[in-house]
Amino acid sequence: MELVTEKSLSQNIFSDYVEKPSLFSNKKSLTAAFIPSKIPHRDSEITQLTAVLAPALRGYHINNVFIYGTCGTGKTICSRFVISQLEDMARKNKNRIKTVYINCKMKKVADTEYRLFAQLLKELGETVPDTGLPTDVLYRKFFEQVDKDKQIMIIVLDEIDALFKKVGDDFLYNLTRINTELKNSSLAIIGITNDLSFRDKLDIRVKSSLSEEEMLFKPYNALQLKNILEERVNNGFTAGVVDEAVLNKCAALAAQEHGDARRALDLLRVAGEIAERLGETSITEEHVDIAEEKIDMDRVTETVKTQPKQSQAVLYSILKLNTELKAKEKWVDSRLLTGDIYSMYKQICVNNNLKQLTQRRVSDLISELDMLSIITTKVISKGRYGRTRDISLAVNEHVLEKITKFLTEKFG
DNA sequence: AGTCCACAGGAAGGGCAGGCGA
DNA sequence: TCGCCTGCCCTTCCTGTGGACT
Repeated sequence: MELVTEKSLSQNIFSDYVEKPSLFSNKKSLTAAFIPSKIPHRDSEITQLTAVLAPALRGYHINNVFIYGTCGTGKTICSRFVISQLEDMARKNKNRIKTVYINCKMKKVADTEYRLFAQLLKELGETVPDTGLPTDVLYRKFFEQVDKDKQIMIIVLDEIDALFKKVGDDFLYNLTRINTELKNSSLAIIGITNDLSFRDKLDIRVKSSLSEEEMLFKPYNALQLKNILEERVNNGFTAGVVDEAVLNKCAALAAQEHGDARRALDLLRVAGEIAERLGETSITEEHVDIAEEKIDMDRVTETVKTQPKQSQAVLYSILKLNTELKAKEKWVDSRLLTGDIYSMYKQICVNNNLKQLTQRRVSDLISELDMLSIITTKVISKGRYGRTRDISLAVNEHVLEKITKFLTEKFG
């Protein structure tokens, strides 16, 4: 204790951190949000998108674009890159082009039809209340704002499937229809989705107008991922911190995850953070291993902690039933089924003085947990004994331990 | 071949909180 | 203040269904 006091008198407690050279030179460039000056292995996609958007610089109407591809294949970054280049050129040439980027998955921002239009209006400089106005009023205001001046408006709707799942495709129909009514301006939509089957789920009219141009982003292979990482390493880390073996490992791990570049970057960045915290001067493959586990752990525990109480209670029922089944001899044959989970859930509600929701609602909560990748469910038929969902946990032992501890403290 | 179970999951609508305009 | 609108969470009612059993 005395030692600390002595040290703090002579030296600031943060001085070690400040004085020690950092492994990072520009940590920002190791995040998915960073737009690099060069995007490897996406030349043809960038060329294609540029060709679609270029007529805007001559004041011509441009086609709607529909971009799809799995997670981390560069859809967002390429779109943002091309858009930013277009903005630059428009500024130089004094073209009237307005671009808006919106992520439809952002909670409380654009996850409903109302919020999407409220956000669009905000981007156009008009603020509307978070709730209270009829949707058609928002449509009208949006229409007026777009058509106020002669301009070309490009709206990038990222993760468009998330909004579609919640509210259907009416908003897309309305957005694409607005274009035919505009007198001065022209509106183009770039829809981006990770869901490869999304296009087929759309109404035929929406499908044909949204996918005037279509682009598919293929997953990166390990070699391409390595190139991408190399590009970022030069920017983000101080020289000599990352060796080739580490890059190979991050690339290989991410390649297993459907060629997800975001995953590769996360692994590298978190490995760097771990190494720095441990006071090491370079990143090793072991740091990458720890990073892999940490990323999964953080994602799941954070998700669980931020779930509403009812959803947590349902998850706790699943965990508890899972432990009980495991404790029994023949747990291998046993399954976690909706009915059993609902019985357990009711018991937990009684014990915790929690309002009991109906089975219908609990069924939806189970689906939501599935969507969050905390559990996986499969609809099975047991013939004479009905149809139900076979539920299993989708997290590893370490994560399971952590969330069980958290939920037991809350409900146990 | 027909029955029937135990749900899945769609549709409609209730109740609530919050905001707007008259 | 009131009527009307929204999103959100939830219930109620309903139809659909795969396959073991009869």
